[in-house]
Amino acid sequence: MKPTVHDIAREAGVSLSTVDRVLNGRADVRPKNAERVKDAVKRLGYVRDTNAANLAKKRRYKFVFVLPDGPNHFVETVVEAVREASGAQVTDRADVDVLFVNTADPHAVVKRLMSLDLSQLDGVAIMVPETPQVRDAIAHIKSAGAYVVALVSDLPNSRCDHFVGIDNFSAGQTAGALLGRFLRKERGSILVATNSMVSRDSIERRYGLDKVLSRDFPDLTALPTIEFHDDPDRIRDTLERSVATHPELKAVYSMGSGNAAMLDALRHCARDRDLVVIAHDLTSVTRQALIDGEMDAIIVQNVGHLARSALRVLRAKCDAAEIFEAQEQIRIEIIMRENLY
Amino acid sequence: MKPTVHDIAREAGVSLSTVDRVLNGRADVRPKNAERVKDAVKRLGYVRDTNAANLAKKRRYKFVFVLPDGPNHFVETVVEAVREASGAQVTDRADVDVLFVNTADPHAVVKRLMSLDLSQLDGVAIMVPETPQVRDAIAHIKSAGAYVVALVSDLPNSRCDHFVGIDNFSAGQTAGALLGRFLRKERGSILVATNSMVSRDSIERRYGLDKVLSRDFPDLTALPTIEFHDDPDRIRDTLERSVATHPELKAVYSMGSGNAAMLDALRHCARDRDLVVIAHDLTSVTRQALIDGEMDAIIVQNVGHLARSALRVLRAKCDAAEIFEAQEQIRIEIIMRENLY
DNA sequence: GTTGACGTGACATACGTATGTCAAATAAGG
DNA sequence: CCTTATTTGACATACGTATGTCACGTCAAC
Repeated sequence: MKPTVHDIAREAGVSLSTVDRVLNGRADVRPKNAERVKDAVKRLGYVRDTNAANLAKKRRYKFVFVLPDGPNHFVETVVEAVREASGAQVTDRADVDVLFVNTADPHAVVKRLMSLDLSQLDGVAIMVPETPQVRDAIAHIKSAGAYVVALVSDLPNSRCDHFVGIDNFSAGQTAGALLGRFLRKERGSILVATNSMVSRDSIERRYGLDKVLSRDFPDLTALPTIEFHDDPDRIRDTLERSVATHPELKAVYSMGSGNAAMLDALRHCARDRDLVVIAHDLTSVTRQALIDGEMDAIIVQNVGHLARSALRVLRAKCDAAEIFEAQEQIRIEIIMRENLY
Repeated sequence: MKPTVHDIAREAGVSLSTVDRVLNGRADVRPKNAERVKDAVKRLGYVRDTNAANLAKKRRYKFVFVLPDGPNHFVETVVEAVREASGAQVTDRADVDVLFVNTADPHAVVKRLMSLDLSQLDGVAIMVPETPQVRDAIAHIKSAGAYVVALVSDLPNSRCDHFVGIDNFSAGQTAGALLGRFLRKERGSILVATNSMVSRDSIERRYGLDKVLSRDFPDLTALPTIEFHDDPDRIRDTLERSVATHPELKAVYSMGSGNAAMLDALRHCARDRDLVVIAHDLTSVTRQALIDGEMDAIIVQNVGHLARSALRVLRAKCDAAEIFEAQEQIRIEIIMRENLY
């Protein structure tokens, strides 16, 4: 039988009320009695039954996800995963809202964050680029007692309670290792593309890539990063030029979004080149590209895991419970056609 | 506010007792009233608060894991994962035991299974090869009302409630695809090894391998499977002979356990051959081999996920709750040195 | 009209925890 | 030692559900 507060009271020789005062950090307890209670807790190995406590408190958790708006396949999969996780028993007693912000406009992001009703908010999962204003807004949210986790992109200067996502430096290294092994014994160059190198994710991935290539695969050269800036024409033009001017091109590594347009461009200008293509994130586009053999591998952070992990972490924080690190570790997955899910 | 049984009673115009009788499938309810209650449940969207119910019932779950004994690095990681998951909040209100059986002795396995105290057992996770006797033992356990999940190896003829593990055919395909891509444009053969082809896992993996190689990589030939049977000398001898007689050998694919001895053998007889080496399962041995560059990639089913999933599924079964499929899907992961965790 | 059997409702108690009220015990200050 | 402030304990109620008891209907069969 697991010990209850009653057992603690008996063991410590105090009343239930006192035990409650100690356990919930209320005032008016003599140090000596507090010690006795804490001792009893340790001796009996008492752990609070969170479910019973929540029942008594009529506790409900209010969580908000703040995600980028605009057309982005990856974000769409995240949204879907959040919705799915919110519906499942993962979120017993939790209400989950999803808000969208225009991440290109830091002012709008902050406005959104500052407009949250802090009086009944328990936690926020944020997926936006870090700016000084965002950092301040997070401090504001935290000062109101809500917990904040960074989602997908870390916010290292914002004193978040947790980061839910992958290490993008390792992800870049993984991409490099895959490219190196797929191009075993070959010599040539790799086209590296992303939407924008402003995002820290792309920067970190690029670092990882370069590190692995220079250390383990000196015969492969990564070309300077091409930035698309969400412009299909630009994608097409740049890609075409690169392919034409680099006859030694052996592979393409797409570090960010814009895969649909990039694949489209590749179909036009590199049909006959037998390039190895590696990208990030499992979306309808990349999934189809894998199936069709237009991509060789993609590097994935499981969005279902992301969503569930963010919710679990927020709950654990609210309950002042331990985080089960092994479960919350988001893994860098490598997906090919054969292990597609 | 979420509706409670009280709301249902009011809405249906019956008493609490009647609602309880309907909800818990007890007798003595007129069909008309039962209908009214069910209608009310639907109209108000009532869902039972499992936590409150468990509290009232003083419900505790008793689960048992039945795992292979003997020295096996992979099983050791599974055991550790089960222990870790049992300690964490994953298993609120659950007692988890781990039993070991000698899987080589079907009789002993069955004896173990039949000796379980069925009167207070809610579920079993089983990782043993399927035999007719095992099938009968499982039927016996199920007839006592406990739930059974197959772990790692499916038991397709045993009418288990769930299978927690990867599709080994796809895993074999994944191995094939990796080998094919790592040996792009090369021609040669692949040494395939396992401890024993008796286990269905190895058979399925081999099928998957062959399928992918013949379809996508016709320049690569997989040699007949070598079986080690836990004999280090045999490993060394067989491997040495194969390496010597196959100058065109380009890769080694280890489908099962025995990686330590195999690596040892490779170190002696294939130091200079620059072979691509792929194996299964993340253990201390394969981890170190990745780090040292002795293996190129390993195919992994995350054991933490396995353990937690088995426990969640068993609980869901006990509570007659829905299983959140997306969460319980064990993924085939590809791990290289760069995305090692 | 009586006897059952069956269906039903009112009520009570319990699970482990939280929280409130209020009187009593204790300690500190003079 | 008395007064006052602080600390404590006894008790009650609640959360949503499960489960038990018991009496009151209703209806059919005798």
